[in-house]
Amino acid sequence: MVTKKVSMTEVVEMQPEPSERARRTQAQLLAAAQRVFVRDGYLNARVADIAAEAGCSHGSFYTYFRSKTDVFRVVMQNALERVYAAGAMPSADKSLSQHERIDLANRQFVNVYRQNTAIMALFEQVATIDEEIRVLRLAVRARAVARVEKSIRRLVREGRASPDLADVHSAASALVSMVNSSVYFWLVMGEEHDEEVVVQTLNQLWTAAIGLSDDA
Amino acid sequence: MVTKKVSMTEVVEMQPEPSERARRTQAQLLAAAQRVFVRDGYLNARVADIAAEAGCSHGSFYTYFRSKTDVFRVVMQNALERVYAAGAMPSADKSLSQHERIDLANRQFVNVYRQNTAIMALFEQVATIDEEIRVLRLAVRARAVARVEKSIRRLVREGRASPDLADVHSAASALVSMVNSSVYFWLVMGEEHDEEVVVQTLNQLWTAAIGLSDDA
Amino acid sequence: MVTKKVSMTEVVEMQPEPSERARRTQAQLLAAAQRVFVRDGYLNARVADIAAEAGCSHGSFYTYFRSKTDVFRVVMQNALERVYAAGAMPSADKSLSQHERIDLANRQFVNVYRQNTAIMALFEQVATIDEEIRVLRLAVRARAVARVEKSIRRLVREGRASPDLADVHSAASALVSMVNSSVYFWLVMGEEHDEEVVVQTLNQLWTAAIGLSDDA
Amino acid sequence: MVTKKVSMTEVVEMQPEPSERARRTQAQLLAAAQRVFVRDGYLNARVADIAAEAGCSHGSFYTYFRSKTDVFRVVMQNALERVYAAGAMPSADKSLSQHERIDLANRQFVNVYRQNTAIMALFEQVATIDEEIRVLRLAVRARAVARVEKSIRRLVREGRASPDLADVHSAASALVSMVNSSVYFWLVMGEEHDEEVVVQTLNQLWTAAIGLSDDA
DNA sequence: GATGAATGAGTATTCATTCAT
DNA sequence: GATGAATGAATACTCATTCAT
Repeated sequence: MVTKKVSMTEVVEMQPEPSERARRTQAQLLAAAQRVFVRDGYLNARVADIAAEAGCSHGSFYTYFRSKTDVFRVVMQNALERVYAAGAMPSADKSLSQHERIDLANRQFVNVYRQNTAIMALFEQVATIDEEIRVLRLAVRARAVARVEKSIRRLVREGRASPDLADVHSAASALVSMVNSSVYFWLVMGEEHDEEVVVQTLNQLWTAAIGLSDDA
Repeated sequence: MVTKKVSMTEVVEMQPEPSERARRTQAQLLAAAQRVFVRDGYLNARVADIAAEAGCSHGSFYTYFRSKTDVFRVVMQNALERVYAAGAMPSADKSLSQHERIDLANRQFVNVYRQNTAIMALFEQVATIDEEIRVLRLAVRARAVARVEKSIRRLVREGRASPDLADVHSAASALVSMVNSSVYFWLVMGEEHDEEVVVQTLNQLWTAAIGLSDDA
Repeated sequence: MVTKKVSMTEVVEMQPEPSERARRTQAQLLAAAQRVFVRDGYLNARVADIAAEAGCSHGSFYTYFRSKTDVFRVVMQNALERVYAAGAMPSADKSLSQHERIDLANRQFVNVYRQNTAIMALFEQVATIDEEIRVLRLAVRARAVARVEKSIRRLVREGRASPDLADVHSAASALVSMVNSSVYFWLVMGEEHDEEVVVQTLNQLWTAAIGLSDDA
Repeated sequence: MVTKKVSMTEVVEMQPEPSERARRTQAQLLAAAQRVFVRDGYLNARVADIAAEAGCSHGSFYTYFRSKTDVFRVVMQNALERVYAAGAMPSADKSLSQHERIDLANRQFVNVYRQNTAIMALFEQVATIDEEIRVLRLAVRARAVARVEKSIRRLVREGRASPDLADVHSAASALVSMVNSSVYFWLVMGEEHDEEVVVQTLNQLWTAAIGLSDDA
């Protein structure tokens, strides 16, 4: 019987620690799921294919995941974590000018997006289909907007960005839309663009839009 | 595929009735399809429901449309035409300043989008699913970008916008992304925003981004 | 579109009259279902088998029935109607004595039951499994009890049955239980009995139980 | 199959622990099975649930039982033994009249049935599904019939019951059907009845049916 | 043209049972 | 003995599309 008492050592027992073998199977399933989703798209992916790709039985899938939708969410969350870990703080380098920071941020975003284009395509697609992923999509975006908003507020405070911005939150939201959607149409939807031009355009519009002073 | 061209002579022929009847059935089917797509979404919409909604037999559907995807394309094209007719040239009024024109354009875009939110949601969703709709999506976007690009070039030529814009096409593309994606996240994805704030923010960022001179 | 107006001629249009072909297919499906249920039992019967037995496609089944449970209910109701039509009023013949009537009723019940043993077995089985069939089972029983109750009351009124019966309804209920259950254990459960002995025992116990006077 | 016999020597052996532990596990499994069967019904009960309820691993179940059907049989036999132990001989009291004995027997049957309604419902249900349980059902019934038959024969011999009963075995069978089925429809199938009325009706019909003399 | 009946491919999910550790 | 991971058979149901009247 599952121990209900919770002590420091027993907390983990609520879900008895998965065996090594279990961990491996689940990992294989997860990796397989990502491959199949990327390969076939969310709608065409079949649970049977995922199991086959993972080299385990059809039934084993359900030992670890409730449904196709369920794995997708896990795959997506894992992927987003990787993307976010990769796209971590560029501003760490104190020697950079604000222009350089914006440039770096945009370049990194483009890089990470390109390395995860298939996943991001999936993300945008399923956000239009699955309620839970829609919520996740909004949360991811909200995080980005908050970061940008904070950054703009700091610049305004320091007198390096336009004090006329009527609504900083809204502005941050629009700028995030601009960057994200531009890259989406380019990498996912297949609009033709040159990477360098895209980055520099985004840099320039962003900078001008918030009225960033030149000497920063 | 639906025959679009109806020759003058056919109309005048001795048996115009079947043609008339056919036209009506097709129109009913089309209207029904739009309602069903809006109501149930693209994936959940069933051909049987469309036929039922149109008040005709299940089989008749295939007299006029090759497939579910096929009707969707026609529905979408019709809808986009209506949207574009509604969002037609705001710049006709010569008395408006450029700032006013941008404001008007943004307001009209928001209005039209809001009146057609369900359709636009469908459009964005299916563009991630169906190849042909993806192409249509890109074409619609290209038209908008071209219009904006032309407008910016004119302003630059007239010395009223920043001559430093490195790549006007790319800038136009990014600005269209900004406006479209902002409204999408607000109206379709359900992000909370105030309409007036959205419009004014878009106005402000757009204006600043292209360096529009104040005295316009 | 289905005409909503209800006139004498149109009443039937609410569910547009099934075509001859449809009627035939449905009848085949129904007959096939009964055969499969009888052959394989309720739990083992598969929709695929029913369709195959009916000589139509798997999908056609669902044109006419919502589910396996659904057909079962229709099969059962049809069967019960046949059983009840067969077991119709024995008392029509005025020349019979009450003892003869009871004997006739029991003989007819046994006959009908034997001719429909498989169906009755199904009925009792599924009544323990499916809520709706349980309700049907109770309704069928209630009808029988009511008939018996009425008969006993008449006999009591006529002074030909014991006036001491404390609760006629309850007595009728118990007698119906006795007859039904006896035949069930014999024909369905496979208890060994001789038909003539069964009938005469039931006659005798029934008669004695209600204190039916001899000279009737 | 479960080993029922445990030799004395095994108990005294040097390793009595595993045997003790095994006994406990099996007992837990058995108790758990009964709870799960009662809670979920035979068809919905899952081996996994039984193991979980018993607080042991899914696999351990198969150390003690061959299959789900197998546990059910053991559970059922245990339950019936308890029911029969509870419903043991009422006639022990020599001071009771025969009418009182019948009344007592019926009351006790009703009491035991009510205290084990869920089990009895299961018994009747599975007797229609599982061959072995059907045989057990018939055996249980045969025992009851034999007891009644013996009792009636004694009464007839003593001149206290009708000597006209054509076939005492058959009569006993029908009376057992009456009592059992009446209580089944009341307690299991949910037919509305008052307990006192049920018992008295059964008493009265039973007594009258066998022509039990009043002065007994 | 209209009808609507027939078709059948396509797939997620459950759960009893086995078996390696 | 105990564990719990792996297995895979088994099956209902949907719906786009076709086609005989």
